[in-house]
Amino acid sequence: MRRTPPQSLPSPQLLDELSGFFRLLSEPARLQLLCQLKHGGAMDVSSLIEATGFSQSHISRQLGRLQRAGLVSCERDGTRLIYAVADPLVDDLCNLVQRRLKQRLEEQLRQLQGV
Amino acid sequence: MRRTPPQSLPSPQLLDELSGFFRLLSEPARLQLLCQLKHGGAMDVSSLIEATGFSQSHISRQLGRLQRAGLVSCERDGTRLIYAVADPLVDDLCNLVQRRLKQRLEEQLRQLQGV
DNA sequence: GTACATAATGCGTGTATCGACATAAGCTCG
DNA sequence: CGAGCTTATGTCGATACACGCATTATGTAC
Repeated sequence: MRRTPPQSLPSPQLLDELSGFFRLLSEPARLQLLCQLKHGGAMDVSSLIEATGFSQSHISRQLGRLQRAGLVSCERDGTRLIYAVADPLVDDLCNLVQRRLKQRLEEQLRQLQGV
Repeated sequence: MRRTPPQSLPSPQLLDELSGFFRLLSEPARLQLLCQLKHGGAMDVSSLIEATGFSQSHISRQLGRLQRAGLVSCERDGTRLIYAVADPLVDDLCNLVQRRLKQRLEEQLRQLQGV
């Protein structure tokens, strides 16, 4: 029963792809957009502008990156574009990390309180 | 059976913490260090220098960040410090993302081949 | 204590990217 | 087709950070 089974090292390309994906989530603005979309189900850009306070150009660029990565999708409704979360993976990742952050804080709290 | 259950929006602080965590993984160098440590079990800094080709100062700084985040731990062996992965979460996250990357590529391949 | 090894930090340069403003491009509907 | 809306893109200043070199700090062993 080994804790770290033998594993080949990832290639530079894979490292780049993995880190590139994580980089998408490394920006509060993008994460906020994703959370807004998850919360609102599907929203048009003007709603996202209002909800986040960012400029239209900024939101458009970030949505473009998220869309190229397949994390959001959009469809047209008359004159506006409606964006929506296209992959549940982001939510899963955030939940995992959030749980870990919580555990860490609880542990620190326990240390401060002494047992 | 709702696909997106109602969920309150994360606070700015939580967004910062989440994105900060993902930012740790958004750099190929740090990801490479983590993979090396997972692969080698526990390594001292000079081994990491040799394995990655990065400068000592760079590796030291990145290990410091990873350690502050609790992702690696180190213990002293005589005159050198031995670092090791301290949290399996990174591996889980990478596996999830990697599987998704693979699925996406397979899908693109299917599109190109028609059916 | 001192010499020596190793790790951490100060500093500089280069690059990426955030975020806004202004402008162009694309769509829709009369 | 053209007016008018919405979205995408060119550009720019500001900021963050990667990465290396040189130096300092820290711990070990004699």
